[in-house]
Order: sequence, then structure tokens, then C-alpha cells
Amino acid sequence: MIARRPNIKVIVSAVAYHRPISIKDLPSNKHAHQVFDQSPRYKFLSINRCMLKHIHNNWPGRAINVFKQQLQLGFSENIDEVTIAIALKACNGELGLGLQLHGFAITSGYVSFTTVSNALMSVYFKAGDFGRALYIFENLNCPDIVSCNTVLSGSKNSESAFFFALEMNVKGIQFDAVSFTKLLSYCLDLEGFLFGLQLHCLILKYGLDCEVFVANSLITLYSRQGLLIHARKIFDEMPIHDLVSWGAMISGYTHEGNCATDSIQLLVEMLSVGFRPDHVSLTGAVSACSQDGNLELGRQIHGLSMKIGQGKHTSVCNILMSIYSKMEEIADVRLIFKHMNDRNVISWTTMISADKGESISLFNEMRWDGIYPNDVTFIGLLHSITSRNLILEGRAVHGHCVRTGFSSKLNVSNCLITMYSKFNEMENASSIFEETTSREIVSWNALISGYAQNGMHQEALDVYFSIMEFYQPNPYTFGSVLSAIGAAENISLRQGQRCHSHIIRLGLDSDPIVSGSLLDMYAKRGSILESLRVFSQTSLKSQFAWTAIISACARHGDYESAMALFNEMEKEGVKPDSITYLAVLTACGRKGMVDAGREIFNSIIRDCSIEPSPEHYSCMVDMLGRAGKLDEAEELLGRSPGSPSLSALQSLLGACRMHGNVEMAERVVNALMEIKPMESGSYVLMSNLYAENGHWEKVAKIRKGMRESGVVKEIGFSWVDDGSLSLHGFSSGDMSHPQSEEIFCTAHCLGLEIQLLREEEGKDGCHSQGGKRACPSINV
DNA sequence: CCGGAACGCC
Repeated sequence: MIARRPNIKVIVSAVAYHRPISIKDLPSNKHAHQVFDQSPRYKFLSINRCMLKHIHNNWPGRAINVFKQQLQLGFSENIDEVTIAIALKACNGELGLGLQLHGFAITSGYVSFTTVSNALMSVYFKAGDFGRALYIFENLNCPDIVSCNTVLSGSKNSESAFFFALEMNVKGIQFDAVSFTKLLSYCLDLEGFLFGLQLHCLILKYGLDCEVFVANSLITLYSRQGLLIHARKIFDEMPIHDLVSWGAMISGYTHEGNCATDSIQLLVEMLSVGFRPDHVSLTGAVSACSQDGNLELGRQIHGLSMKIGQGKHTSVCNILMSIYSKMEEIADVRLIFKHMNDRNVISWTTMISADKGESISLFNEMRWDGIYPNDVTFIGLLHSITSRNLILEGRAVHGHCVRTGFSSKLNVSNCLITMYSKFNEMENASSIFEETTSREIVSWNALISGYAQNGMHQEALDVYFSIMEFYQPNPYTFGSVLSAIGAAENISLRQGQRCHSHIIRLGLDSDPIVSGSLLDMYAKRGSILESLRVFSQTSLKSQFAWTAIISACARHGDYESAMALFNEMEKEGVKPDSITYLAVLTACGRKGMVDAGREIFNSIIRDCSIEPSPEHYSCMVDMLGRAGKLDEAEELLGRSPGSPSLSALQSLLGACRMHGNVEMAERVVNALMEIKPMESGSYVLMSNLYAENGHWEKVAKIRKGMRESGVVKEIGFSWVDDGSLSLHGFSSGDMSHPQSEEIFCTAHCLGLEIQLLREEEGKDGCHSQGGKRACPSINV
């Protein structure tokens, strides 16, 4: 905006002829003040106008000074009730000043003017002094609509505002445009919406729907409830749009998905009718793009913002950084951040969360810049520390959170719980939880999921059952607790079924997260039929659910179902992730479908969005090894990025034993010894291989080596679930079970039956996982 | 002269 030049002629003639000067002739503070000071005894220029000018120019302190000056000089005849009202406006809710002016109003008698009382009320409301404000209202001689509106907008919350509106209604005071505008602003949540609709009816009745302020509020009312069509209708039908109307309509589209283009279209229209978009319309449009994940449109608004001179506005930059960060264009985030003039907490927090590698130094820089962090800053920082496994830094930030008091914030303490869970420090995680005062389901979820991830399945379950009665679990609670049950061999499936019944009772069985976790749990615990049942009943099948069911079929060696489901998944348009591919490869491996497996593996490499992980390689090695393609397996292992994984080498070693390749097995064992020298499995496998091929002296050497280096064979453990809540645990040589004798007898009979069946099928009929032969004597 | 509206990032 170009500052208007002072119309000196007008001012001079006004001063000369003792005429009041219009506000618009006073173009700047400086001139206003000069003219004002120069006028003899300030007579020629209304004090009121001068004070207003100062307020208008965001300089209320000067207005107050002008007022005080008058009093000090003893020119009280220049002051009227309007002067006092203006002075009160200049208080900006400062209680001390307000009280002083109140005193003056009483002594001078101006307090009886409704205008003055209204202004006083406004000051007290702004200062949070509801008692004084309402006292004035109740003692008014003749309250007008402005008084009522002042109370409406000063109301503590929507409830008291609605209550007051009701009182107005009872007393027969009709709402005006201002009342409606204010009341509508209290109706923006779902609860207030019905009342908002009633207000809309009244507005139409009074014919106030064309008032810009009212129409703007109506646009917001409807767009907040996702009723964009209604909002748009009001927008299209209103006679005049102002900047707020455009801003409200454009950002209305951010509450609805798939609206980036609508929002941009409005922005273009706005430009074409001669409006310069402000930060509200720009942030609204960018956030619509962000929601749609439409980076290209976001970039175009970025360009537009720069062109119209809003490219450095803090909130515009913040939201641009956020969309670039969401789309992982970190270089762009850095660039915007670098060129910003006023970085606020949000700018810094966005940067800290976006640039995980630099988050700690960014945090320090922020402090140097004098910006104080908030809870979200710490959350971003803790996230990056957690993902980078920086244990020491994590502790330091934890200390910082405690010192600054942010650790008592629920969201921060949850992050701390998650962080310590990730660091495998569950004592710390649970002690933070214990210190948390306001526990909510999210905190419990963080704790349960921490226990689940650290293999402390029973603890996870205990926490779950302890909160069940007092808190309403949400989908994430079940996600964690079901994954714990799924992973725990030593927890009875009955516990899982108990959870399932809770889920049904809570009506969460149709939730995509819950049903995915549920079928995953059943699948991992061997109940493939139950798993399939849950899957078929799930209407919204998530990627997780598809992957879980494909993995389940793969684990059960059901290649056909796994492949059929995989194809169906792709047909449904659900993108497979790396775990899905792992499951499909496993299915191929179990069935010996080497060509199909190879083809899928190559397709992962071709599709550059997924990087084959060590697990994929080890799966391939296992598949090739089982099929006897030992050389190809070894070659693939050599090609895999990084050093070969333990499981891949073990698979290959198993394959070597299966196919009697002693020479390669020796190479593999050497590699295994380098990675994990104390792993008893490698020794045992190798010694068995030597034994099978008659290298007895080497067998003895290995056994000796094991004894010398202190490698102990792990004792096998297993659990039997008889459908009760607890399990029966067994280890080899253990006779403590009360029914041991019976069990051993049954196991022996089973062993004999298996042996008979195997002899009928031929010797190499079946191999269990890991290359071990199904052994006729069962360890009980 | 006193009372009113939109947006929002982490």
C-alpha cells in the first residue's frame, strides 16, 4: 500500500479557519502529531480524531499520551465522552490503565454514558476481569445492542455466550449483524452447528445474509462441517467479497480431501478480480495441496507467493516448508528456511522435524536465535533422536525436557516412552510412565507397544488387562497388544480370544487397524482358518491386512493362496510393501517355485521404490538353497549389499547340509564364525553335516572347539496350549510336569507313527524349516 | 466513539 501524501493545504486551511480536520487528511502519525502540537491549545483539531489516527496506525500508546497531556494541561473542556471511549479502546485490555480511566470517568461524570460503559466493559473483558465487566453491564441505565454484543464477545466460552443470547431473546432484544457474527463464531464445532443453522434461519428472516461479516461467518460455519457446497453457495450469492471472504472460502477447502484444484481455482479467480491474496488464502491453498499430496500445485503457489510479495511471510513459509517436508523435498525446506526473515517456533520446529540429520544442531541454533521451544519442538527432536538411535543425546534431551517442564506434557512424555522403548530401556520407559500425571490411552498405548517391541509380551498383556476396566482402549491399543500375543509362544491363544471378544464388545472389529492386527495375531499363532475368517469379514482391507494374510498363507506353505491373494491385492489397487514381497518370496521358497520367486525378486529390484532388504536376500538364498541351486545362492549372497546376514548364512548352511556340500558349508561356517562366534546352531549344523558324511575326526574337533570356547547349546523350549488361559511349558530332560509319564508315552507312540509314515513316503520326503530333519524322537 | 468475521504450520 502506498502512503498517501499529507494534504497540507487542507490542514492549513482547516487550522486557519478553525474547522475540524478529517481523519483521512492526516496521512501519517508524524504529520498528525506535528499539526496537533502546533495548533494553539489544540483547539483546531479534534483530540478524538488525533487519538483515533494513532490507534489506526497501531500506536495506541501515543493516543493515551495525547489524552494524558490534555489532563495535565488542564484542558478538560476538550474532553468529552467520546474521548474517554477512545482512550479506553487504546488501553488494549491493560487493566491498570483501564482502572485509572474508570476512575476519571466516575469523577467527571462521563461514566453514565452508555458509550463509556461499553468501552469500560470491553477493557475488563479483554483483561479477563469478568466480574467487573458484568457488574457494569448489570448496572447500566439503558443497555443498547452494543452493550449486549460486548458481553457476547467477552463471554468466557460458547456456553455462556449462548446463555446470554437466550436472555437477550427473552428480553426482546433483537440481534443485529454484529451479534450474529459473534454468535456464529461460537458455533464452529459440531455441537454448536445445530444452533448455527437456527441462527442462519434468523439471519435470513432479518435479511442480514448479505452483510459481509455475517456471510463470511456463515461460510466458515458450513465449511467447518465439510458442507462445502453450502459454503460455496453463500460465497457465490453474496454481493461483495472482501479479503476475509476469499480467505474463508479457500481455506474451507482444506477441510475436505481432493480439493486442491478447487482451492487453486478460487485463488486464481481472486487474482483476476483484482485481489492480492493474503497469507490466509495462500496458506489455505497450500494446505489443500498438502492434504492432496499435490506437490506440483504447491510449487506453483510458492511461485505466486514470491511474485506477489508474500514469499517471506512467516506462516506462508511455514506451510510451504511443511508440504515440502511431507513430500520429502528436504533441500527445498532448507532453502525456504534459509531465506526467511522472521522464523518463529513453528518454522524452527518444522525444520527440526524435517531434517533429522541436523535436528540437534538446529535446536541449538534456535536457542541462540532466542526462540523458545514448545512441546511440539521437543516431539520433533525426540522423533529424530529415536529414529537415529542416539541414546546419549536422547538422555540429554530428556533432562532438558524435565528442566523446562515439558516432560509433564502428555505428548512429550509419550515420545519419551517411545524413545526409551526403542532403546530397549523399558525400566526408563515405565518410570516415565509412572511419573505421568494425566494418563490417557495414548500413554498406555506407548507403554504397551514398548513392551511388545522389546519382547516383553507378558508385561504388555498385563498392562492391557490392568487398563481394560478403567480406560476405553482404542485401535492402537489393540494393534500393540495383539502383536504381543502374536509374537509370544508362551501366551495362551485364549488371551487373544479374550481380546477379540473385547474388540467385538467395543465395536472395533470393523476398524482397519484392529482387524489387520487381529488376523495377524491368529495367523502367527497358527489359527489360519480364524485368520481367514477375520480377513473375509474385513470390508476395508489395509495394506497391513493384505500383507498379514499373505504371510499367514506363506507360513503355512500354501503357495497357491498366497499368490492368489497377492494378485488380488494388486488388482484392488493396494500397493505391496517390502514385507508383502517377503511373504510372497517365502511362499515361493516353501513350494520350490524358484522361477516365480526369481521373477518377483527381480521385479522388486526393477521397482526402485522398494529396496530389497537383507531379509529378502536371505529368503532368496533359502529358496535357491532348498532347490539345490547352491552356487546361485552363494553368488546372490555375495551380491547382496552389506555383509551377509546371520539368517542368510544359516539358510545356506542348512541347504549345504541338505545337499551334502561339505566344501561350501565350510566356507559358510567360517563367515558365520566372523559374525557370531558364539552361535551354537552353526556348530551343531556343521558337526551334523560332518557326521552324515563320515568325517568323524572333524566332528570331534568341533565338539572340542565348542567346549573350549564355552559355546553352550541352547536348551529347546516349547509350550503346549490346551485351550486354558495358561500354558504348559516343556524343555528337554524336564520331568516336572505332573503328567510327564503319560506325555512321554504318547510322544513315543507319535514318534513311531511318524517313522512309519516316513518310511512309506521314502527317505527325503519332508524337511522342516532351517534344514533340520523332522526327528522321530520328540523332545518333551 | 463502544461490539463482529477467515487461516495456520510443527
